[in-house]
Amino acid sequence: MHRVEETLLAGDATDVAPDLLGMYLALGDRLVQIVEVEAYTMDDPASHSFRGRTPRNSVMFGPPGVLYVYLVYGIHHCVNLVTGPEGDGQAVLIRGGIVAGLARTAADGPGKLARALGVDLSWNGRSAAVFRAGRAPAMGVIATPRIGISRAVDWPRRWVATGL
DNA sequence: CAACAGATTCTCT
DNA sequence: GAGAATCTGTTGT
Repeated sequence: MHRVEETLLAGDATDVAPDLLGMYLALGDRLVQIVEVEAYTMDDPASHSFRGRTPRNSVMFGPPGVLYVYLVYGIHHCVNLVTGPEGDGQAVLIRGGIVAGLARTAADGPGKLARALGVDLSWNGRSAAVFRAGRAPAMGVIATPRIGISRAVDWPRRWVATGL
């Protein structure tokens, strides 16, 4: 298992997102294998960066490899990984994963994943550590329709890993 | 300053 | 399948 270079995260979110599947994210003392992701870019009406830079989404316009954490519905936190060239407003939402030592259902949604990892708003802007282990032979990748949003729902920007 | 929609999840039905 | 919990950024008065 070795750390992923930051240059790898500087690619477009739509390219980086599926590549992140099967990789590991080290947050604090927890390790999570990424199973479900979704890419968000400035041209996406469902993206926080769509209407330009605001105090909340400013991290999305910073350098790649940084965490963008926000609160949705006043209750749940969502964890994103900033990607793309600095200033491009791109990020990959980590929608689901497998947390070492926890049940597989503990992080099977964006909000649940943040909770399982103990991530809250104070993590916004911190740089993330992404690791890659040997490729899982049985892993497959499928693209699926987006859910939980109301705009541009059909855009093929959500990916799920199978066989993990 | 007030109103409102929202990258969700859980609890019923 | 529908509704509540709960708060922030954005937009309109």
